[in-house]
Amino acid sequence: MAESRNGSSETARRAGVSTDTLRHYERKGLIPKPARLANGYRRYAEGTVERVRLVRAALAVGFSLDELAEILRARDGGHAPCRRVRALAVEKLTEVERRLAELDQVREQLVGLIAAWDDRLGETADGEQAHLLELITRNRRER
Amino acid sequence: MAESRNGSSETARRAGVSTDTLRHYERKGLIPKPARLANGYRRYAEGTVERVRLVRAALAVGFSLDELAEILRARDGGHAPCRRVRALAVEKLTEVERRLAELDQVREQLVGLIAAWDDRLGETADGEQAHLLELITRNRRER
DNA sequence: CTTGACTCTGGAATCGGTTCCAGGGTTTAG
DNA sequence: CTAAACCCTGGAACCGATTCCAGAGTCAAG
Repeated sequence: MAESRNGSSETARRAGVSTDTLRHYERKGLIPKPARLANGYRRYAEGTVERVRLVRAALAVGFSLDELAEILRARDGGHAPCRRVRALAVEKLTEVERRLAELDQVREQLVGLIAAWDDRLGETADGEQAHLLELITRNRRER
Repeated sequence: MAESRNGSSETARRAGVSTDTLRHYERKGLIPKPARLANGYRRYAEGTVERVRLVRAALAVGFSLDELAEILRARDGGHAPCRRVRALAVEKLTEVERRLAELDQVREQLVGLIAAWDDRLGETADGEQAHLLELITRNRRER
C-alpha cells in the first residue's frame, strides 16, 4: 500500500475522477501515457493529477475533450497554442451567453406559466381537466 | 396535391418538424395514431399540428418526451394530470435556475480568464508558452 | 490456500431527441 | 414509359463524456 502512491486508484482519487475516466483520458491523449510496473500496472507521472484537474476545469467552461487533446498535444510538443486557446475561449463565452439568454427566457416562461396555472387551478373543480399544457403554446406566441 | 391536407409532409411542415420526428412522436405515443388512406399513407387528425406544437413548447421548457407521453396519454384517457404537470413544472424551474446559476459562474470565469490571458499574452514573446490553460485551475480555486 | 481488493484489456452501453438508412411502394406529370 | 416526388417500414446511427462489462491476472493478509 505504500507503493501505490501513483497507482490508478490513488491517482483517480486525488484527481477526483474514476479510474475509468483516467483510462479514457489516456486513450484520448489528454494525459501522458503512464509508466508501467513490472506487473503491467500503471504508475502515473507526478503532474498527472494536476493535468486531470486542468482538463476537468476546462471541460467545465465548455472545452471538449478533443479540443483539449489537440491543445495539450501541441503544448507537450513544445508549441504555444495560446492564441488558439484564447480564440476558443471567446467562442465558449459567446456560446455560454447565448445559452444563458435562452435559459433565462425559459425561466421566465416557467414562472409565468406556473402563476397562470395556479390562477386557473383555483377555478377548476377537482378531477376536471384544466388543460394546463395548452397554456404553454399560448404563452409562447406572446413573446 | 389538393388531397394532401393532412399528409405527412404537409403536417410536418405546418408543425415545423420533420416527417421523421412526426413518426417518432407517433411511436412514443405523443400524438394520436393517424388514420390511413387506402394506400397505407397517413392522414393526421385535425388537432395534430397543434399537439405537436404543444410538445415542442413543452420540450423547450424542459419536459421530456416520456413525461409528455405519460401526461398526454392520461389526458387522452379522460384524466386530469394537471397537478402532476404543475409539480413537474416546478421541478423544471428549479433545475433551470440551478443551471442558470451554474452557467453564470462559467460566464464570469470565462470573462475573467480571457482578461487575465490578455494581460499575460502582452508580456509573452511570440511563440513562447504562456500556459494560459493553467490559469483555469488557478481561477477555479479562488472562488 | 483462500478471500478480497486491486489491476489489466478493448469494446460496448448509456443518456434523449433527432436523423438516417435501405429497400420497397404509389402517384402525378411529361 | 419514366422521372420526380411523395410515402411506407423498423432498426441503427448520431452527439460526447462517462461508465460498464467480462474474463483474466496480481497481490497481501489471515
